[in-house]
Amino acid sequence: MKPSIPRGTRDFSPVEMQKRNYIFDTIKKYFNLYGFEQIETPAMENLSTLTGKYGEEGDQLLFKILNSRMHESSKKEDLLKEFNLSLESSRNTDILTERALRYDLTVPFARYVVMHQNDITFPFKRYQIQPVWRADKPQKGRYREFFQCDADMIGSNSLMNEVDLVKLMDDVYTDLKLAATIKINNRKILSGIAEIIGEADKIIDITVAIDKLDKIGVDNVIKELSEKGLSNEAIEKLKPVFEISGSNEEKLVMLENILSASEVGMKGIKEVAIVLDAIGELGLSTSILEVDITLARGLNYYTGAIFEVKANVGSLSSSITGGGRYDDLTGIFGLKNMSGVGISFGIDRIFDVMNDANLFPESINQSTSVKLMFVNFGETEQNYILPFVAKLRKENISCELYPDNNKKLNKQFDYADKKKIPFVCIVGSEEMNNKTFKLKNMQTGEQSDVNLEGLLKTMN
RNA sequence: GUAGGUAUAGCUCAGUUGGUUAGAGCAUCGGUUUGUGGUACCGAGGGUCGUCGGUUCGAGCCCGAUUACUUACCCCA
Repeated sequence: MKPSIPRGTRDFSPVEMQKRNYIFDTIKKYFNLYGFEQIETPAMENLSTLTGKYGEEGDQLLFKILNSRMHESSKKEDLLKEFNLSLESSRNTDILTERALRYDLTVPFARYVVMHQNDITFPFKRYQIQPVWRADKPQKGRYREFFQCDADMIGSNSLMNEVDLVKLMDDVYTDLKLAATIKINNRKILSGIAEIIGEADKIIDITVAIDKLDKIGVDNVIKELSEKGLSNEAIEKLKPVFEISGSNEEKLVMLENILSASEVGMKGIKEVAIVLDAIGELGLSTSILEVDITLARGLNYYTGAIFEVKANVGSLSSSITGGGRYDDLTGIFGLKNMSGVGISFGIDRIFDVMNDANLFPESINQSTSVKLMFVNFGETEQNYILPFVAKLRKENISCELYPDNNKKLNKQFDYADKKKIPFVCIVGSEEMNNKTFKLKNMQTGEQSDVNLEGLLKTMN
C-alpha cells in the first residue's frame, strides 16, 4: 500500500516544527503579556453548536462526523430515508450526524463561556491555540487542517479592547519582522450603507461587490449588483461609496457625508474614529493601520469592528489574521449581553509568508539541539560510556550515545553529520585505559584527547 | 460548484515524429577506508510508466473515461 494523507493536511518535519514553534512562541509571549489566559476545547463539538454561526457558506464547510454503530441501529428504515434525503440536499439530521470538527475557535469559546459562566470572572480574556478543520478545496495558503491562535475578550463593550488588539497585532508582527497592513472596518458602517440605499437585506451582496472594486472596476461591480436585483436608484445612491479614498481621516469624513441620515452608520464611523485616535496617540511600531470599507468578512456573528491583516511581503494575497467584535454570540446559548471582540492569527499562512520571504532567523534552521554524540564500538564500550552520558545530561548538556553497537564507524559519523551534531566523542579500548575522551569538532575536523573535566568544559 | 495543469524508481524529474532491454540526480546499501562524517571514485538493489478501455504490427508517448494531487475564481486563517 502506498502511504498518503488526506488532502489539505500536512506532515511537519523537525525543521518545520522548529520554525512553527518560533511563531507559536512569539504569539504566546504577547498573548501572555497582554493578560490573556489559555484554554483548550475539544476537537469536535455537537453539530448544533456550530451550525448557523458562520453563514451559509461556512455551514457547507463543516466536517461532519458520521454517527457510529449505525449498523446496530433499530431504526434502519429512518436512517435509510434520511440518507436518501441528504443525497438530495444538504441537511443535518441527528440520526446521521450529531458531531462535527470545529470550524474556528470563536464559537467553541462562546459555548465555553456560557457553560462555565459561574466560574469565569468577567471581563474574560482568553487565548487558544488549536487546529481547526474546514472542508474547503485546498490551494495555495488554504488548508483543510490548520492552526488558529485566538485572543478574545468577552464581557466588555469598551473600544479599548479593539485598541489593545491592534497593538497586539503590531507587536507580534514587529517581533516576527513581518511587515503587515492591519485593515479595519465596522459592520455598522456596512449596515448604514445598506440602510441609506434602502436595500438592507442585500447587505452581503453589496459588500461582496464593493470588495471587488479594485479587482474588476466600477462598471463591472455595478453590473454585478444589478444582476443581484439591486434597483437602479439604489445603485445611484451607492455610487458615492465607490469614490471613497484618501487617508483614513478623509475616508471617514466622506463616509460621514454619505451616512449622516443613518444612526447605525454614524455609530460605526464613531467607533472606528475612536480606535484610530487612540492608535494615533499610541503609535504602531511597524504595521500600517488602514480603514478599508470594502472589508466585509463572511462570518455572520460580527456586529462591530472587523479586522483583517495582510502581509506586505511575499506572494500570498489572502489574510494572515482576522477578527472582529460580536455582540451576541453567546445569546443563542442563553447568555445575553455578552459582547466580545477577538482576533485570530493564521499560523500556517504566517509560516508560508515568512518562509517565502526568508524571515526566519538563521539560528532555527537546525533541527537538533544535541551537542555531542558518543560513538558506539561495542558492548563493553557502551557500558563504560553510559554513566558519562547520564552525567552530562545532569549537567544539562544534550547528548546521546549511538544506539547500535554493531554499526561501522563511518555510518555513525554519517548520522552525526546529517543531524548536524557539532561534537563527536570516540571512546574505545585505548581511551578507556587512559581514562580520556577523543573529542572531534565536526565543523573544523579538529580532534583532541581530553579528560572528563576538559570534556565538560568544552561542552559548556 | 466553474476552469486549467500534473500523474514515470523512496524523493525531484528527463524520456525526441509512436519502435529493441524505460533513464538521470538525490536517497538507501556495499566497497576503496574492519577507529573517522561532510569531498572523490567504483558497484548494487529498487519500475505492473495512476487505473480502465480504445487506436496500432507495435503505446510511457496518440484518443476516451476514471481516480488522485495541484492552481485560479468564490469564500476564508
